Amino acid sequence: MFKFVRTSKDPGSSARTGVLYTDHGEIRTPIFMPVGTVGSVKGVWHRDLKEDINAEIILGNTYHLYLRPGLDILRRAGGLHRFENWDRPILTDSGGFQVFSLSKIRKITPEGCRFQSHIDGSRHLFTPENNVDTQRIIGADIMMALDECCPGDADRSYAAKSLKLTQDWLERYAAHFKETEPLYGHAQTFFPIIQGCTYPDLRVQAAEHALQFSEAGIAIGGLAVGEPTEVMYEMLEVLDPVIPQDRARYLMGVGTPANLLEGIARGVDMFDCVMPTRNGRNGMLFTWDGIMNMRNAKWADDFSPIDPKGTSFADHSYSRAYLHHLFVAGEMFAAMLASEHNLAFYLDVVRQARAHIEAGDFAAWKEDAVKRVSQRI
RNA sequence: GUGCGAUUAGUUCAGUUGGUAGAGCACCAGAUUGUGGUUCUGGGUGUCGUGGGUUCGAGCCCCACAUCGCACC
Repeated sequence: MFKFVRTSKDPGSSARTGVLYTDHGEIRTPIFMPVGTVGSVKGVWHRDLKEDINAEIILGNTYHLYLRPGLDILRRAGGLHRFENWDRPILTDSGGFQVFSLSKIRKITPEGCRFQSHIDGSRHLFTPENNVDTQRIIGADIMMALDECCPGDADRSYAAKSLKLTQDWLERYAAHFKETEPLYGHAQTFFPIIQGCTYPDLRVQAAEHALQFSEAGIAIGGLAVGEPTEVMYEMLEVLDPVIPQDRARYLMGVGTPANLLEGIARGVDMFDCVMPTRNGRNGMLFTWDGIMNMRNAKWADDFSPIDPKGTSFADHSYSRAYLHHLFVAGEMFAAMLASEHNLAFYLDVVRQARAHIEAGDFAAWKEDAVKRVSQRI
């Protein structure tokens, strides 16, 4: 069963709370979804994702999982949930973005996208139809439509042409979704993706088209891909009144803690981003007091806790000096601690946002929170 | 003891016919938005072993010394 219910709304902004129901449990929105591309949130135990970080849903990636371990293994494993031993919801990206960002050699045609594996150079074809089949085999609760991610600086003619392709693919994707069944006993839904680059009229047209295929949720793609942040916010403002209140809105691939708060203020319910984990692995920590680069020499003798305001085990168990040392020494434990902290912080951000929306003072709280989380310390 | 070679950035080294020095790594910063455990950008941090000499000018040529390495007595 799939359903999104809005449960409260902030009087001073478009922010709202809600619940997305899935066969693997409820997801309270706004939510941040940790990215687990190849069937693992890099460096983080599933136990910690649940008990320490409080992740309610994680991602997987169709492009990566299709290439490795491959569909045969995933099917024989009984789907991704059983394979990686995660019994909460999973969302899989279609791989359209990876074809755009990873594959040097690719060709996009009306049929689908041909690309060469970044692993071994082998040639593959993703079509809307086989992309549905692949995500059925992976078994994600929420599947993402196959789209073409348009660069942020694309001209209007390219953006319109690209959008048309995405829309054709969406229609084929939806048709094949209808013709196929889940393989593992739990329901699956899919989110269509709104493209249209930075052109408001294209975005609105894209939304109206995509909404025809939306069951419980809809995604906003093609943002945070090179355009100025303010333009991204403008696009969200354009889409907010177009999307009905009973659809979960997923802003793909975003972003910084400030991006989350500004997105929530503009009616976004779901986010995912590699930033807390990728940047965490490279020493960047996000906190309520601002952003820290743990590689900086100034932390070498700071023996205070990693984050006194943090909610994770790592925050209170180890010092900044120790974490700095681990980063300088290239220890993988550094990446583990930073990932745990950052994910717990991102989940704390959306949790506190939910509380302030329910309390009705989100808009005012957000202004201050954005300033705090954006500064560098 | 003798001969030969070496000595330049934190480190390993490059340095043209003599014109006050560069690279990799390390280090110090910055970037990173639907993840290739990355990648990219910027920064040179120096008594050229020491002391003399030649020269308008020496990392480079000459002398002495020091230290290290190799070979031979």
